[in-house]
Amino acid sequence: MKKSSHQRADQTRSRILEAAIREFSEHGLAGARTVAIAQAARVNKALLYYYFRDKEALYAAALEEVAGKVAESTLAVLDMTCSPGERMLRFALQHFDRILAQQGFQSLMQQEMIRFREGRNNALRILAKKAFEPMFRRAQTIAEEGIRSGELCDVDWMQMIYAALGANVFYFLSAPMVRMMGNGDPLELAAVSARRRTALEFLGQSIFADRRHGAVLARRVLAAVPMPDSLSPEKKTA
Amino acid sequence: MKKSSHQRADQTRSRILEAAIREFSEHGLAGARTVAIAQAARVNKALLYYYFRDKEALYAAALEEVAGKVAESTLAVLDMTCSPGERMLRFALQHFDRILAQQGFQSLMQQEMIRFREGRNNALRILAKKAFEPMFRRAQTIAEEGIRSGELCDVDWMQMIYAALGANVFYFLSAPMVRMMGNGDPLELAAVSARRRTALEFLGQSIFADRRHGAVLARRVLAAVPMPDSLSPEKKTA
DNA sequence: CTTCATTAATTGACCGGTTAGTTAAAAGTG
DNA sequence: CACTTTTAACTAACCGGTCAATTAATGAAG
Repeated sequence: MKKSSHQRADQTRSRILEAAIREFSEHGLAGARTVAIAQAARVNKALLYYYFRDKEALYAAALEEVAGKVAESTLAVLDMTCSPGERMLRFALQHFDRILAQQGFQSLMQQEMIRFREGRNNALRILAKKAFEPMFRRAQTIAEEGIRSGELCDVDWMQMIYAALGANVFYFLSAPMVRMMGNGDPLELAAVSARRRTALEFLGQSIFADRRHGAVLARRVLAAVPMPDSLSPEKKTA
Repeated sequence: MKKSSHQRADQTRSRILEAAIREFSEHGLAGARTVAIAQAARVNKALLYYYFRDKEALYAAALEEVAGKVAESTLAVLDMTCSPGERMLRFALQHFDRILAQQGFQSLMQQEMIRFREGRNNALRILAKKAFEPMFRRAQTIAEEGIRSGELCDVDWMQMIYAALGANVFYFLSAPMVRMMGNGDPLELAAVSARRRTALEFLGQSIFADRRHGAVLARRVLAAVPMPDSLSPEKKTA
């Protein structure tokens, strides 16, 4: 903690965290096996308990790690210097790309949201404070700003966010189902790329007061932000 | 099976199934406890294994039960006799209402979609064949019909579905998070009612070629379909 | 209508395997 | 020395699943 001398420690710690994120995101809190995490981190099981109190603390730490990364990259986009409408589009696109690149993160968050219904005192609070609250607050002001300036449609700002992010979440959430229906694999590079474009163009059509302006902006943003090439970035170690 | 004599048996069976849906939807397959299911069904644990081979079979049966109900009610809406655009709006609205009324079902499905990433041979196939495939196929023809007739925007039909359903899913998925952020409870009657209206009006604005027409239609559908009064229908037995 | 055997539904007690978490000692490392 | 990591055994609890025994319904015979 104090000295930066023993970097080896921090390194293993983050290796454990990384493995934990993977394991938890694939199997859930209950389904995850501590031995599996230890093995994946190439570490003895006992070492998990050297760095973390128990399984749940490790889970919380994993969530916090995730939340931090998400908040950081998202806020960077939301604070860009361009019109509110364009920032909204970039926000949606970055959201899409993040889910694509880090499906484990997404899975973790969704599971935690579902888990919340249990009423348990859980780690959702961390995510809320550290990632979602500042993100939502910032997005709200942007949307309101855009509406006031007449660039965006005059609808509830929250609805814009739901529209922008909901389609993304739903696309990846339903992907396994859609694939099983035989209409091709929605996670294939070509399909993802097409969906990415379509989703953004649709958003341009739907949240802007002037549809033509929205379309132009969407095309510009798409040209400016290339899709992350790392498809299926979570290594398959099966 | 043959005779309708032993109704008591079927009754307990469905009581078990009901309890299983609840338990699985709240805790996932791994997190669910068979004793908890038995207790909730007011039944001895061994009886679960009298009716179902094992935990996983019970899980599959629960999924199938859910899938059946969903498919039935959804297809009824999709086969109504009105314009494609109106059917699309009614489809989205019914989707919203279903999630609202049966959040356990929704939770179960989402978990199963997440679980699918594990690669396990799981029960998602049941959901795909029994509920989603006919639903999507029907929705596709409706969307394409609407586009051809010029009533709907000329965008990818899949995108319309993502837009229509994604916002709903995301709203309820993010509800615990939003509540935690202190901006009021999104699951409160007033908030849900407002969201329901806003979401449908937004859809009217975004998927119709003529926004005015979409707005009129959305208002008409909203007036025709009252919100189910049963808010928080899953009893709290804590 | 009773009797009684047969079958279905239900139970309480129990078993064996799994898993989170512990311990203590030793060895590696800066 | 102080910190990190391994090893390997150990426990205590938990949990899915089984089984023999019990109770409730059914139906046929007297």
